Amino acid sequence: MTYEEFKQLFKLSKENIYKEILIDNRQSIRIKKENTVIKNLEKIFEAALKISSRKGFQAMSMRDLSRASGLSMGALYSYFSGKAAIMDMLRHQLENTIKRIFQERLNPDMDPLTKLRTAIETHLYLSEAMRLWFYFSYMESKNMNRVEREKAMAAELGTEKIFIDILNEGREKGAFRRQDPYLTAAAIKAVLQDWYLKRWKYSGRSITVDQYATFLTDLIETFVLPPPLES
Amino acid sequence: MTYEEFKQLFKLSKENIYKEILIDNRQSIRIKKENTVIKNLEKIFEAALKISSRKGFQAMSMRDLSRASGLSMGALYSYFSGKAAIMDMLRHQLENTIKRIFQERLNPDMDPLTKLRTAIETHLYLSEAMRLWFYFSYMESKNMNRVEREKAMAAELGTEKIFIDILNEGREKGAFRRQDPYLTAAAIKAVLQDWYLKRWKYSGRSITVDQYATFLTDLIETFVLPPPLES
DNA sequence: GTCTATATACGGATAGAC
DNA sequence: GTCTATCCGTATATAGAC
Repeated sequence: MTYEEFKQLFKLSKENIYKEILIDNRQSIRIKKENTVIKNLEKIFEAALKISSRKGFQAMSMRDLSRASGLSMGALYSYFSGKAAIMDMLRHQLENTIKRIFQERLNPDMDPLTKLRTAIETHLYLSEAMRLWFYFSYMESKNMNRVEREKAMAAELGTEKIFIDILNEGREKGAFRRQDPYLTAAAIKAVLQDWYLKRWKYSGRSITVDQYATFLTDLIETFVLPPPLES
Repeated sequence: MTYEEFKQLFKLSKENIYKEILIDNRQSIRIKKENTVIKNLEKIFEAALKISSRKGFQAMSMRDLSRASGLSMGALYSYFSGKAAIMDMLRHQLENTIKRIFQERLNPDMDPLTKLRTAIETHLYLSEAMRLWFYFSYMESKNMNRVEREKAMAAELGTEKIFIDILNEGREKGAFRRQDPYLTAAAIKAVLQDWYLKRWKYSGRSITVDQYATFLTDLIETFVLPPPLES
């Protein structure tokens, strides 16, 4: 599957994303009309992600956000209880989306190699489609409060576990050779994350997400597949 | 070489590091007595790194730093021109140390495989010895001013180029198989960085830096060495 | 060389008009 | 629903005593 096909298949439409945020936060949002909320949530979060990616969430003032989103200070505070809540909503929404997409894409009946390839592709393509969300969650997780920070670490371990399980299954079924599944999974995650963390580097070299997917799949398969038999 | 041997060999003594910082910033430090400066620079930077690693540099107030370093607000400002200067000094000092250590450790006459192993080891062990410096430079580089941010990106490309050159040399000499040296080098860097970025994860699993070095070397060698001949 | 006290600006958040 | 005006705490930075 290519990135274009992925985008077609999982229309991660802004409409859907912000509708989910509204549902999850109905009680703290003081505005009644659904259409208004969704339109403004989009403005607010797009602006917050853009500013945060440039100078960090802490350095973004509510006045910055007001200017960039086009809403006044007063209006902003009708949509969340405070600055910290924006961070929580971003992290939470991304986590839900990741869970949903992996469940839709990963079929337990796949053979281990297919499963491994699909998991790598899915993570990479999703992080491409929601790049600033991933970047934000990674860079800001250390600045979250205790509860949110622990959720962020749990999410990191959660997606890593997907890879650990696949690697273990592959070894049990004799499809993969012996290797440390924890370290291998950690390495897969590290390289997956590099794609959205150092976008400037890959853009500068005109590497496409499909090329990156092919490379990473190659790297990992060379490592986990049994060496060619010497006959 | 193990990490213990590395530490013995390159005594990255605090004394030396802060002496270098003093030399590089003689004009902006208003205190005359060298011993006083070195003692206090150590207090200041250790505290700044610790606080920043917990809640980020932006969120660290000068009052936080004053309390943690044991110096008053007034005294602090005798050692640098402003908060931003602390960031610049940290980034700059790390960059100099990296350059120096790589020059000492990498010998142009080594064969490509030895060179590759040595470069991986050197980067990993140095980042272990100066973990908070690496973590700081990585996480805060996006919040630097334009000039400093560009220096940070140049440094990233600089150490990556070490790996690209080794991979190219290995291919020219027939020691390595065909692969994209840019992507391979980027992957090496990503996994190297994961070690100091996600220390909580590796500590939780009791992985030592030597185990990590062995794993990464294995992963990359399996990928770049020619496959065993089918005879 | 180090301290306390303070100047000044900017931050998040809210009240109340429209 | 959205805006403007403002409260009030805390930020960086410095002046000047010791």
